[in-house]
Amino acid sequence: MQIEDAILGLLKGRPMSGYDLKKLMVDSPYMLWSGNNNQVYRALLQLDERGLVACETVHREGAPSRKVYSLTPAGESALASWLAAALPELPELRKPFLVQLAVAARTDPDRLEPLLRQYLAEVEAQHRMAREQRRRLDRLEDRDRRPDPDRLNESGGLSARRLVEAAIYDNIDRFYAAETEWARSVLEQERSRSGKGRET
Amino acid sequence: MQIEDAILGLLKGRPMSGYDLKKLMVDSPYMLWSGNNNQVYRALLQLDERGLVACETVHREGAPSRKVYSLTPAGESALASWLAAALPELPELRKPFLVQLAVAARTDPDRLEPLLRQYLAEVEAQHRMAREQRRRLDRLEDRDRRPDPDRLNESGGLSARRLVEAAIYDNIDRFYAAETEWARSVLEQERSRSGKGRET
DNA sequence: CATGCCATGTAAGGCGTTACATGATTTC
DNA sequence: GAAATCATGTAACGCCTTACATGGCATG
Repeated sequence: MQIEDAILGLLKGRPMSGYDLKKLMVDSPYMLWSGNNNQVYRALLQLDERGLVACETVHREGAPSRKVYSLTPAGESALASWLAAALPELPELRKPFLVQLAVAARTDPDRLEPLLRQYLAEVEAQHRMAREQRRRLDRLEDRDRRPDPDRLNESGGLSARRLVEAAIYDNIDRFYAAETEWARSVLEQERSRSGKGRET
Repeated sequence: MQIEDAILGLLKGRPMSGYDLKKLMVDSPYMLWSGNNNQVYRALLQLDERGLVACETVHREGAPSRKVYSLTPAGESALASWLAAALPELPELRKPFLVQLAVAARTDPDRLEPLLRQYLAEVEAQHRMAREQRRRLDRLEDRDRRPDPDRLNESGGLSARRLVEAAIYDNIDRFYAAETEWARSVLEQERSRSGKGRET
């Protein structure tokens, strides 16, 4: 998956400026891209050159002008064919903390417990932040479209978009929950280990 | 955390060649670095220039020569001070699949179910591979040091290294387990959603 | 006989990051 | 009055990846 594909997907059905795209990328914790200017604006220029997006400059008084990008028909079909061909990509598992733990175990086992406690605290803090952000976004969306035409579809079932939105948040939540439980369990083991070591 | 820190940690107590370090990095799924030649060999040269590692070339007959690197006293103290100062680093959460799901929900909801099924299958396959690799490594280590002087320390408790080693595998295992459960639950929800949609 | 492993490196190119630049408006 | 937000971009630098290069040994 390239950043261009993601941008096409984000643009589907809702034209946006580069600034908006950038914000989306910065705010979502699971994106592959940090969402810095250089990435986003260059990708948009390139998509424009390839004719997959169209750019309309909107001048506003008392506010900077915006370049609003939207999908062209070519962009729509590029998106569709990417989606049809795309295989699901596996998550990237990058956990520097595991390296830190391994090094600490070899060189200074006394640091294990404080390291684990700090890690646990930080993961829990991140978890809380993710939950708060979700609540904030939910409130925002409820304000934007009420009564919500999207929450229930015509047949009375949940819409696909709502389901996937909830699924994404659920995924992140489970990730932090698993990490928290793991850290707790390792901390307990380490406490009983070093405790026993001192007793005997 | 830089690759240099990780190399110092890996070298602690067991001198190795660049090739060995590279293999370790390639094999461990949670490292931040892919472990390609360019990274490892350049980092070793740089550590050598800074005087943190020493290099001894070992010539062997009927096999290529190896450059075995080990920590110098300066390297030992650099490692210790890094470890003392280091704050635990949070895992990176990069899940392109969540983007794919979101795009699919907006453009082609019928693709959700097959995407989810493929993803589930791939995650389960990765999970099995990780478990197998763990079993393989365990067998290797049991062969190398038997009776194991490291599994139990002098006071009869588990050593810190053993504990952390098990903890690392446990972390990876929990990660895949959480991802599997999540995928299963979303797949079920999507099935009942699209099923209901067709019934009514 | 070919493929793969061991073992060391180099070269080229792309991608990503941080920082800089500008300028108006809103908020504390 | 300072700082953050909106909004667009550019420049420099570094890291990371892929590929190339070499060469002997082992395995099928």
